[in-house]
Amino acid sequence: MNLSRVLETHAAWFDLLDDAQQARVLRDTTIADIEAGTIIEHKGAIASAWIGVLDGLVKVSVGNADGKMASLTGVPSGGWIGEGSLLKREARKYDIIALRRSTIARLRGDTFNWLLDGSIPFNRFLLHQLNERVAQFIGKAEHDRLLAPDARVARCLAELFNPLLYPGNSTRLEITQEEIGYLARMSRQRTNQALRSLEAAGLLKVVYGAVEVLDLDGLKAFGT
DNA sequence: GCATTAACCACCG
DNA sequence: CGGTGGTTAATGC
Repeated sequence: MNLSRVLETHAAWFDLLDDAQQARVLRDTTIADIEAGTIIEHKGAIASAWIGVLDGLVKVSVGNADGKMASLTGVPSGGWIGEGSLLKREARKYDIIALRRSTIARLRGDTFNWLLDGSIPFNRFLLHQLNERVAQFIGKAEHDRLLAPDARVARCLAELFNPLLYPGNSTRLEITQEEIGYLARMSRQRTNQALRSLEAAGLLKVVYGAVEVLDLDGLKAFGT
């Protein structure tokens, strides 16, 4: 498959660029298929690329010395992440890890910065994305404190279907219940219980190794 | 009561 | 077979 077409369909910002900019992006973007569990970016490494999830699912997480791990957010296909460390030219603060077999694009960091210098639409896109992320994290902090476990799972799943951050996704998401548990900060057993309750409410369907969302608005509003 | 960890075991691909 | 998920028992808040 050709790169230009892939970016047109999996990078909402690509269409905003002029011909010369698109040409340079095509030249400076690499694509790789990676296995589940691959660490795409290591905490502590100097950021040198903007990361696009063309297919699959990735998580942003940190671990501590005791082996405890906190998953901070999931990023499904259509998502572009890692601009924070790129903008500040600093070391990555989190690990980026593939939750399943994924196709990952890397746009060279200097090209990313060149787009920032030369394209107002690109800046607008980033501003918009950052704004949406802030809203998502504020919401996460809120429901993390206020909502019951079933509703926390509902919101976490709804986040992964955010049409502004991850446009053009289907209703099916391949993710294990254990990983949903990490994202919602609860045990696998409790996550399983929550999923069954959401299924009983007709909001989603639980299938082996995946969930299928039936009612996204219902998920967002669950428990309120 | 409710959630968590740990352990088993069955099922799926 | 390895990964996933249902279940249960022990323990903690």
